[in-house]
Amino acid sequence: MASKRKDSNTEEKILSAARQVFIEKGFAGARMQDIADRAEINKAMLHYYFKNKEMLFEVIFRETAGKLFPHFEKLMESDLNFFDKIRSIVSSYIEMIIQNPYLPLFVMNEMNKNPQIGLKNFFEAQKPGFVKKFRESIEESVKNGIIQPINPIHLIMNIFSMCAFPFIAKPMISMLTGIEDEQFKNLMEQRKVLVAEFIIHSIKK
Amino acid sequence: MASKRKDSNTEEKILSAARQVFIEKGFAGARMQDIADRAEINKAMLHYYFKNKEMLFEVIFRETAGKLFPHFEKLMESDLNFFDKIRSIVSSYIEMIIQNPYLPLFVMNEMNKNPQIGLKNFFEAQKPGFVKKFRESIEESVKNGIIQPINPIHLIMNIFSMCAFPFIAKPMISMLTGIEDEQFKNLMEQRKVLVAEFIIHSIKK
DNA sequence: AAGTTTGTTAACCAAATGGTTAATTTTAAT
DNA sequence: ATTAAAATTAACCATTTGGTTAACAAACTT
Repeated sequence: MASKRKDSNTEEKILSAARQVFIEKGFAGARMQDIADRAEINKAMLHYYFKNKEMLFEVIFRETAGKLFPHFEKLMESDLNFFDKIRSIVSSYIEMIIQNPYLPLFVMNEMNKNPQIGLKNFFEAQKPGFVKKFRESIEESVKNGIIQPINPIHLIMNIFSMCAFPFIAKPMISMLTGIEDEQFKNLMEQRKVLVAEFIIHSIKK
Repeated sequence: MASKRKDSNTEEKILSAARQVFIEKGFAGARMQDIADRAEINKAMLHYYFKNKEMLFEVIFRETAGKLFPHFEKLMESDLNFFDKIRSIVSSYIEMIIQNPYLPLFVMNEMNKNPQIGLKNFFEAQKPGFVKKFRESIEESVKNGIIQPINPIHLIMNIFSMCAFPFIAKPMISMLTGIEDEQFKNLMEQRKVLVAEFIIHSIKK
């Protein structure tokens, strides 16, 4: 019989429960008792493993925000042509959000409510250099005459907007169009190629 | 000297304070005492004018969500050509969000946390018919060979994504690029025409 | 002017909430 | 087997929070 410690693995259970509750309710709406209940442990254990609500939240936020820009830096450095880079980014980014549908809203919302959390838990640790690389790649493609002149910031905004926003707006979309979960997932699956081609068609010379 | 009642206009002060607090903190993070303090009135007055936190919130939510799709229905019925309709929608929509930068995140977030609030306070009252009109207009333009074939839902998603998402992601953008308030506002001003042309260029035959 | 309604306040209340304590059990070390 | 360290629990605590009450003040009605 496995030891109680390793068997129960309390810390994992807490993190799993905290992930659920924080992402579902947000920091302000999350209740420590709720987390304890879902982890099936005593509330005091939360404070035993993590000092307080803030600390527990920061672990979850950091882990979640860390998924936000996965391997883009490497991808931008790859020898794919510019259009294939866009195809690859769009497709993998939408797939990532399909796997974590609440991620964009959670991160954006908490960063708006408390911008410090971003600086503390995101900037220092894995300050993503992909924006610079992305920028350079766009500027180069403009110079080489592959794409129309465009401010890289706007192009980057456009790409991530079309990938992430539909997930943030899902309840609104569902309300306005009657689209339900299954159909929504199909649409998002379509967007993996659709958005990329939409962008490429718009900037191609 | 004006009467105390009309002079003080407590209800307006409450609504103004509630607007601030709810939009800043969200429903879960908002505190009734905070609203009372900002309105410079006794907390009991909140319950005198509005039954409870939920009721007060619903007034604010309804009023806020009401700004979300302003005059699009009329605009879609106008005799502008399809491309000018898109230019007009994008421009006026971004301008609306510049005037109410927290509106998209507030509405989307609260609808995610509690989808019922949308049905109760949005759907019934001003169920926007503009989606249907928009759809028809797109389908017509496709048939007339003005634009490339495209699923209207995706095009609508693309348009609103590029308009609204940058405001939702502002803290993230600011963190990744160092862009501050003034420069951000300039970028959004540019997007009024930029996004429209980006879309048109992408769907034009 | 008297009485009724409306508006406002201070004090209060019960429940919820984040957090702590002290005792107990389990596990690991000797 | 003994002991020290780590994990867990029940009970408790102080503060916050949404909400109420009862008394009072101002404003209309007649």
